Amino acid sequence: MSNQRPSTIDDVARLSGYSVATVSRALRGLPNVAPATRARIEEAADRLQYQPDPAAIGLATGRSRAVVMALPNLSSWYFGQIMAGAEAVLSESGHDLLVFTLPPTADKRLESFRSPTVARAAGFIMVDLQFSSQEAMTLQATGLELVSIGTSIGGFGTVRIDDIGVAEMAVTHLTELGHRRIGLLAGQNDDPFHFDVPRERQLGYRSALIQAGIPLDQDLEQPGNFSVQGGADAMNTLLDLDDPPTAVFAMSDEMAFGAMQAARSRNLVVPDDLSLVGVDNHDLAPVVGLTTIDQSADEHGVLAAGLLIERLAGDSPDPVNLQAPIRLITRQSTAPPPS
Amino acid sequence: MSNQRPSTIDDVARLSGYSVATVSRALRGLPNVAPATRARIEEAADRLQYQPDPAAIGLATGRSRAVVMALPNLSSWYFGQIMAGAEAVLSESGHDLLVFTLPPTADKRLESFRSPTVARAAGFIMVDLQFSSQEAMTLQATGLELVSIGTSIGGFGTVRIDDIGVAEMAVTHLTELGHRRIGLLAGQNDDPFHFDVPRERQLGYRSALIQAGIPLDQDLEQPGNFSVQGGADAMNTLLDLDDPPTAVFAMSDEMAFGAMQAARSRNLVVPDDLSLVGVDNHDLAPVVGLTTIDQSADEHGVLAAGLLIERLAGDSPDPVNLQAPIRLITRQSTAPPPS
DNA sequence: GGCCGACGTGTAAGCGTTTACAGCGTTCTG
DNA sequence: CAGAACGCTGTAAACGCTTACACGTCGGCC
Repeated sequence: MSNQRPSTIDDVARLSGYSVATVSRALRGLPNVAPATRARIEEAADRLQYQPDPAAIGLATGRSRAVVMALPNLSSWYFGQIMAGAEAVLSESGHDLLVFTLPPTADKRLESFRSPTVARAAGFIMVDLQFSSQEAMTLQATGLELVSIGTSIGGFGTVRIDDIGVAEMAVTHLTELGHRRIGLLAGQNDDPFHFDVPRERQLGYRSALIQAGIPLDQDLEQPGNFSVQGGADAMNTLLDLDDPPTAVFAMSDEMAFGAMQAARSRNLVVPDDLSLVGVDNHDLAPVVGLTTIDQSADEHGVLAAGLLIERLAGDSPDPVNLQAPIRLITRQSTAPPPS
Repeated sequence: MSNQRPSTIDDVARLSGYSVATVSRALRGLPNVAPATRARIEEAADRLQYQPDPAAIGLATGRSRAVVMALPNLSSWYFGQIMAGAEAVLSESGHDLLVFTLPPTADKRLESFRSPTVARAAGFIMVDLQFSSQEAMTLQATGLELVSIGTSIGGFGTVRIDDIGVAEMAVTHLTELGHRRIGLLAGQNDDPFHFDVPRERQLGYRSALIQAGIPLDQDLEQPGNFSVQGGADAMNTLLDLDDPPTAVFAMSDEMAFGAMQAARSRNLVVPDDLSLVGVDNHDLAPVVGLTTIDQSADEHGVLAAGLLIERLAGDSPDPVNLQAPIRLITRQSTAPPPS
């Protein structure tokens, strides 16, 4: 019951009768260690419950075992799913998950990229973020293993979905139901991150309309900022139109929820008066009966973390681009337009 | 444009003309450094853009600058709010936020507490978790600064709400509306974490009923596991009763959402046929018009992180217990019982 | 005027790893 | 059979900080 000083590599060396160098090599699975030696050392190590000190390793190698995850925020549903997925994989392989929200201004971002904690981490996962080439260069210069979720960046491993396809799938679902006047709840107009997901979904929305022979209308595209409140506001703008839409595609479920609220406050019934499609398959989508495109968000985290670990292990040479699956889930929020 | 080796304390010492010891003292704001000296050193430091290496500090001091946050999961709304609040405060003071989900079995938990990353962190915030005294001792032995959110543990700083009061407030709201048959959506029956929040809310629920002169009924208390699905299941059980409740208090908004869904699937109208109160003031509570008790979750994270930082700075001697405010927000999900 | 304490500073020994290099038997090779 | 090559192991120098200790220098005090 003594105050157990944690044992060091020296203790293991002493107990096993080898030098610290050999112990280090043996325990890390490096070649050029006699099998018998390795066995004896391993036995000594776990007899002493030896656990290498991350700080010491960090000092000696210049890299920590932490994986840094940069997100726009920590509180939205989608990001929670991603963190959860990534954490599960990373903890499995003995990595720590360091989360932080990215400052909105470019110089503050650069500053944080240069901070030793980030620069000397093992890997870096960024979510739904995009930035100047200078920022990308800074990050590359750190020698970090880089993975991006939701958006493609040169030199990064990438996990994303077919964002154009998502929008097409959603809007086509609406046109097939007979809708001809279809609104769009989009991102923000002045996005500091130059996030390209909204752009691509907008593209998909337009392309689906064109394919259905429906004319575009600028007024039908409203920024909703990917938030509940933003969705409600945008929906209200749409409903105030002279010729309001009979259906709306929201780029995220949270915006769709806001839209639902806006519709209800005007005594409109979903889907009788208004059809609604979102994206995400949020936990609460089934609760309110929202038709949506599932993109299994937690899987994004799992894939990104897996990619990172593979590359850290030295497998998979070049940056890989993974595309996660999507699928339409129809619920009660979509129906043919009112006649 | 050279490959900038990051500058070390040695560089600063050389440029300023002092020894590394003095530089170290000056930069950390320790006493016994002449003001002029400090100024010169600081100038040299930021001319070189010096940033101390966390690994080296960790090795030398035996403590990292990371704050570890242990949560039951990363994906539920409440935990997202807490992380967000804590991260904002911690990043401000230069601490890293390391998140991980706690393994459900006691020995795995003990193991992770002993891991050097945790044991040598600066602080530890645990959320909605509770455990054996052995686990608590292990944690104390690490010398970490400890803060618990949502539940009280000896030796920990604590941030929580009056959980009994929350339930009383909610249930009293219902009794005042005239309800006499009030159900409870509770936690799980076999909770591996021995979480005491559900116990206290149960206490408050019962006490409010007793105060209103309403007899208790075991059948009206159903476990809902704090999840949407669990809430739906529990609600269905309640509705299958011979004498179903006219109102339900859910210990979390997410369970209340599930209950709403269950009610709707039976063509019951909220609040005409059934009143519902939750806890959290979830982002989507306004969307579905849920009456709830706001506990400003993100504030919990802010307070906990603040507490931790204060104690790390050496202020506030003893473990502090903070109580966050709560308030009833009435929306459209509550009304007098059907006549 | 000598002594003491406070103040400012430097020297050097850790902290616990990794890794370049060297050394030593064995086994190949020609 | 000499010498090269290889396999295994050890020595010791980093890595970039903190901190105990020692060493002036100065002012104040009796």
